Amino acid sequence: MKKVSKKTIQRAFLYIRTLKSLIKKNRHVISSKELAEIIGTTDVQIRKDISKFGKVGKPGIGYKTVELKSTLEDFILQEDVVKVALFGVGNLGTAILKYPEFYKDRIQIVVAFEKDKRKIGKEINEVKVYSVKEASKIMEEKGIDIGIIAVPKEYSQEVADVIVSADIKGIINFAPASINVPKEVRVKNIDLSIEFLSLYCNTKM
Amino acid sequence: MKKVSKKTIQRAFLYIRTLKSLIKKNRHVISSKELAEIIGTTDVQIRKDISKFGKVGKPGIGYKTVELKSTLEDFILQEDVVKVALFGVGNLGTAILKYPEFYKDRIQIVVAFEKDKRKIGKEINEVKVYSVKEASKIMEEKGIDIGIIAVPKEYSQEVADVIVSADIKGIINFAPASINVPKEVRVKNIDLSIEFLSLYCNTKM
DNA sequence: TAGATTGTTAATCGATTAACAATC
DNA sequence: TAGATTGTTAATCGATTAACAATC
Repeated sequence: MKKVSKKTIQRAFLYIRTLKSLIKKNRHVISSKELAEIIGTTDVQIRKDISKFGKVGKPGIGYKTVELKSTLEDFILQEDVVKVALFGVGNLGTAILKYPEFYKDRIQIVVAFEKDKRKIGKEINEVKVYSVKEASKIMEEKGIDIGIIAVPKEYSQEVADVIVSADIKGIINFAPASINVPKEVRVKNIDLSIEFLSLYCNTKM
Repeated sequence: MKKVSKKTIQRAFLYIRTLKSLIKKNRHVISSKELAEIIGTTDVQIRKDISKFGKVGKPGIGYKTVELKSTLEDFILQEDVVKVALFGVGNLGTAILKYPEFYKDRIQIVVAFEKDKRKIGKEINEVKVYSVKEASKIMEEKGIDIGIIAVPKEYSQEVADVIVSADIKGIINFAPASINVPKEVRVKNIDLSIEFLSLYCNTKM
């Protein structure tokens, strides 16, 4: 199997999403050129990316939307479900719990953890909220893959330590602060200030 | 002036954030090596990045934290404030309005827009909520730089069109759907499904 | 067949890493 | 001075783009 770069993988999800919406609109076939226009990239990049997953196109015709979608999905997800634990059930945490696309994409928020006793024991969108004190135990039991940090930044390192101790694969950090974790644990920082400023700077140049 | 790559700019924000926290802890000097360890990168990359902004380090000693921070900030932000308009005041929108770091980072959420009449006219964290019908006019008046889409995905394209019509520099899209905008307008898609899956896939490989 | 479009090889571009002289 | 660390040039690596034969 050819090795597939991180960037190609990221784009593959975008292709899948776009294909889903095309399928909904009853498009059966699409060329790399048209797909590129929709997504805002080039046809060559799309063909190059797709070629990593196999030869699924027909020269002169294009790609069957349904077939291409399953090829990409199969390669990337196989039959796995990504199990997620959420830390912090404030506005942001609640927004994440209600995010509508997870189920379809085989992402499952399995549990949520909170410090605030008034929230513990509740259920939001069918996800139960536990005390953060029970986190290590419950995460291990449920076989969590990824932890999300959606707590105030003062607690982000504390929570990161709990997550790491539970033999997790990755962390998505929404707190506007750097966290320290062993380098085997992959971290994705979604720091809104950084996202805004870098978008802004790029538009200025 | 040497041209500074997008990646360097993104990392510069991380450096700034880390320096801020070092300054708070009364660290006056830091070497590229130690900074690299904290952030999880290499000393060479940090030196290379910093060198784009000027010669601010002392061989054998390192960088003065305060000086380095201002050098980076000055280069990137100058005296500008980034003016933002928020579309959608649900859980996610509210979380964004309450995001604690914006003010410090010279990001200002100037207005919010909503469809739901019960929310229009309210004020959240000192930001006033207007009807989305008034968006074009108000955005132009206030000189908005960036629009944030935090509405359900069914409305994301609609809102994107409104934002584009107001001569904006960039869009940050939280809706789990692709939007179509002219290519002069930069878009940052923060699609949680994609973030999760790509993190997950990367941890598997 | 002629036109369209794929998949791949080669060329280019950009970013990271290695090596090292300069200097505190 | 000796050890540490910067800033830069050269080498490597990886990703994008160009070119084009194969094929529907």
